Formats: sequence, structure tokens, C-alpha cells
Amino acid sequence: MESLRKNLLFSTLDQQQFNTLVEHSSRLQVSDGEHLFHQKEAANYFFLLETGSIKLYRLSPSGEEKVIELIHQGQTFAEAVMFMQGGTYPVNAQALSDCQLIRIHMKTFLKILEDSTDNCLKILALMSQRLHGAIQEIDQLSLQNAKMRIIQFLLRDVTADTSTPHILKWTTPKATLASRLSVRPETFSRTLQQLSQAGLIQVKGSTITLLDIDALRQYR
Amino acid sequence: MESLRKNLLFSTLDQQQFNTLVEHSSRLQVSDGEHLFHQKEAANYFFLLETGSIKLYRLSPSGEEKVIELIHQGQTFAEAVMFMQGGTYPVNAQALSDCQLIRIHMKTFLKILEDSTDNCLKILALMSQRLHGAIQEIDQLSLQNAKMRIIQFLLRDVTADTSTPHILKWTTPKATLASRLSVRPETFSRTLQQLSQAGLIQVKGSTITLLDIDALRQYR
DNA sequence: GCTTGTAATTGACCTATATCAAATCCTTAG
DNA sequence: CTAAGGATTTGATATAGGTCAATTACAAGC
Repeated sequence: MESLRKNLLFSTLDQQQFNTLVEHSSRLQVSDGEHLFHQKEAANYFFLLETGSIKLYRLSPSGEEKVIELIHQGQTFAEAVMFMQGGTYPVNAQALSDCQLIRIHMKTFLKILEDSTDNCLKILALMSQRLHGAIQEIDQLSLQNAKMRIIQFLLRDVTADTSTPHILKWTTPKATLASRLSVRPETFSRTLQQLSQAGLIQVKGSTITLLDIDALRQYR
Repeated sequence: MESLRKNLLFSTLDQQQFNTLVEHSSRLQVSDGEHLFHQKEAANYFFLLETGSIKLYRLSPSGEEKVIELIHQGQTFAEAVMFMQGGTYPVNAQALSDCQLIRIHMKTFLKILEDSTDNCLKILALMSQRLHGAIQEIDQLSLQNAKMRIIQFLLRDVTADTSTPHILKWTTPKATLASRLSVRPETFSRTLQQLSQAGLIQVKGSTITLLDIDALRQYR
């Protein structure tokens, strides 16, 4: 349970608290395509993803899927459910590859929180970060158009260094990324095409090279 | 500071904590149209709205306004900022009418939280509720079309009772509501028109009568 | 009551993005 | 290597909802 200790969320736990937590946590695997949990299912655990990637999605009344978030290794997810009244998962979680994860017993963790405000505050920070992310998302959906959302996504983890071309490679199917960005795969493809033609990026399968970061920023 | 005591957020404070809080809180008014705070402004206070209504909005790069949330009396807002790294408001807050509110000193409240996990957990519950709301919002924006969002909005506080026509009246300018719902005022107007023609609702100025709630539900 | 300014509606038109279908490309199993 | 099946791209077309402009309704002050 090394990876637990390393996670920021648990960093303020004292040794005893940590041991209790470990006792009530277990490692589990899900294979590519399998579901970890479904929307509206009673929630007793939240998770830390050790390896692999997971998509959290919802279904519209008409049955189409919208990816709410992509989880990558090292991230925890579904902790917010701990504090919600219903106590059911608000999304579906499906593995995008073989995954290894640790599931953490909510009740146990809650008990620990009750003992120490330090931990409480830590998790509060996390939650407000999530909330802020969500607000960000809302205004991207409502104020930005598809092209801008896509560019934003491309620029996501570009740091200050704007001169060197930046290479990014993705492992997630394009259709999934498209859903995350709330566009159709066709539109996603066409937009990359466009940017490519404009000389801003270069697409090679699932490897994208950002050629002109400043120009992309301009756009966004 | 009666209204503070009544608010769920502060319900678990003991007398001493409450007094401390009151000492560091003050009542203030903003008149119709005035701003309470702006986006990116350093945040030292969060608020409880006693009377009136407030809109929280953001501006797109191109300067257009998107209403993120409408605050009504009795609600607290901007508490999440307390736990955020930057410590600046992520939205603008503007009064939609003359407002009376209480501003609460974040640092003080944080100190109190540090003393008692009860309060921490309470606010965690609130935050996860907010987060859940935001997720709800995201999937409404991306999975639902304008008409459905509008209907959803009309049905918002319709309870179980589906037989009696439900009357709702709004005090917020239509353009503001439209922005909240991420549609243009024109579209908002036209959609209401449509629903009206279909015999599902009846529009009289800012008073709407829901004539056929079941049919509306059907739609959504 | 008027008059003036703002808000809401209506109409005509346009565009971004969805949809549907077909053509490629890519990966994997054999 | 080859075949099969899914993923991705490309093309053609449709449409929800945006934009712009004109019109009407409504409220506030005189």
C-alpha cells in the first residue's frame, strides 16, 4: 500500500490512522472494458488508481454516453460520494485498460476524518479543487466552442516553455476523448485536421506535435 | 445575526464559536446592479444572502457573460474559495436587486473548523452537494438540448403533486435566466412560445403556469 | 395621461456542429 | 502474410440554435 502513503490525501494521517485505513482497504484489478461500478449503485468505497486508466461517464436519457472525467494513475476518485446524502455513485466507472487499484472503505475513512481536522481540511481542499474544476468545465462548455475546447485540451499540460515543439501522445481512444470534450468523433477528427493544415500541429496516429504553441494559445 | 444561526452551515457551532464568528462578521447591503466582488479579486469573505438575489457569472474571453448560479435568500456562497489555493473569487457577483447580506471572515471560520471535525464534516457535505450539482450541470449542458434544459428548469421545484397546475413566477430578468440556462434570450422566448402553443404551459409576463406537468416530464 | 428607455418578442437568415453513409486505416488472430 | 473487425477519417447533408435587425410590450418618471 505504498501508493496510499504517497497520495496527498492521506499524507496527514498518523501511523495508527494509516494502519487502520490499510486494514480496511484492499487491492483489486479490473480488466480492460470491465466496469468498476455503475451509476446509482450504493457506494461503500472510493478508489485510488495505481495503474491503467478509467473513464467516468454518464448516460443521457436517450442512452448516449458522456465522459465526465478520465482518471489516470495516482489519482483518487469518488471520494466526494462519501459526503453525499444518497450515498450512490453519480457516474459509471469503466476501465480503459487493465487496471490495478486500491479501494478504500468510506466509513473507515470517515471515522478517521472525525478524529482530526487536519485530514478534514485536506480533503476540503481537494473537494474545492474539484468544484473549481467543474465550474471551469461548465464555462468551457457554455462559453467556448468545439475548436477552442479541443485546443485547450491540447495545451493542457504545456508548461511555460513555449518555444520548443511539444509532443503528446495519447493512449485513450479518440472517440473517448471526443466525448470528454463533448464533441462528436467526426468533429474531433476534422478539427485536428484543420489545425494540422494551418500548420499549428502535426498529427501522426495518436501522437500529436504542437508546432506553434503561441498561435494555439492565441486562439484559445 | 439571527439568520446565521438558522443556516445549516453554522448549526453545529457551539456558543463560543458562534460568538467568535459573529464578531468577525458584518452585515452589508448592495444595491441593485452593484457588484459585491469580481472574479480574480482576493477573497477574504464569504457570504450569506439575507434578502434579495444575486447572480454569479463569468465572462468569456470575448466578453460575454454566462450566469453560473443564481443565489436566493438564505443561501451561502463563495465558501469553497476558502479552501482553494489561489484564494481569489472564481466568479463575479452582482446584485439583481437591493440585497442585504452578511459577510463572514474566512480566516476566522477556518480557525473554527480547525477546532471541530463536526463543522468540517458539515461543510464537506455542503461542498460535495455543490460538486454534485456541478456535475449535474455539466451533463445537462452536454447531453441535453436547449428545450430540455428549459423544461427541466420549469419543473425544478415541482414536487410530487402532478395533477394540479403549478404556477411559478419569476423575478429575475428573462435574459439572466436564459444565460443561466445557456441559451440566448431569443431562444428562451421562442421555446416558451412553443411549449405554450403545445398547450403545456401558459405564459403571462413573468408568470408561468404549468398546465401539463406529466407531458413536460415526458419530454425531459 | 404621455414619453422615453429598457426588456422581450418576432422574423429572416446563417453557421457550427451533428448526422448518416461510405471509404480508409490499423490491429490482432490465425 | 492475410483476413476480419473495429477505429478513424472523409464527404454530403440536415438542423438546432445563434445572430442581427426590426417591432412590440412594459415600466418609470413627468
